Amino acid sequence: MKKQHISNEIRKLRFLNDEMTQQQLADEVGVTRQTIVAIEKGKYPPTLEISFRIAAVFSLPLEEVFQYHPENDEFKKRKSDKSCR
Amino acid sequence: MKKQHISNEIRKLRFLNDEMTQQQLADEVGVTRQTIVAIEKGKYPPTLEISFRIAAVFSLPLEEVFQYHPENDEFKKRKSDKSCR
DNA sequence: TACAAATGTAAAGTATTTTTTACATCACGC
DNA sequence: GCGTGATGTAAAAAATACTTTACATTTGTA
Repeated sequence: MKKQHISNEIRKLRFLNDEMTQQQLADEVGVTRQTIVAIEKGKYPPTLEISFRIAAVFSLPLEEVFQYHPENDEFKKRKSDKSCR
Repeated sequence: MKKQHISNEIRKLRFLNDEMTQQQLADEVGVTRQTIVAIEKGKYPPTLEISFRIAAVFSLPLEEVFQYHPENDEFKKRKSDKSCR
């Protein structure tokens, strides 16, 4: 029932960033290592708050850490495509 | 115990976007109106997945819909400021 | 006035995220 | 070989996001 609509670069970024360990990242973000493991492996989508914190640790915009793939999302195709501004 | 680290432009965007109602947005996002109300008022931070869906409805990048304010976050000041690339 | 549509609030229940605890494996250096 | 640090996995408990239901308020309009 759950495809993967959100991918992330966390593991890659950890290594680019001084070989940071899961535990270090967890500490910086303020969560447990388990949470990092689960998010890193895409076990479940994190809270927006934690997502922002992770991106902040890497000094990157959120969307360079997490990517949304609407094509895998059951709520993909909007009938009306009104965009804003 | 909970400051507001994340603000959003949802209400503003609803009106800019064809005067979309909470219910309409909820339907497009695939959640209930209650969820939209709660997120709109910042009652709790949404899941990253729902955040991405909301941004998709407005055809905007996530960070133009949700803004992170680390200065209000207890996990604000990183001691080491290693940035990535 | 009366009715309908949009919004605000609240409370109880369900689902999901996060923590806590625990153990197993692998690689490294001593 | 032994110990230590990093990672993988798992399962139950705690916390929190989300739903469902319900009702009150406001605004517009017939």
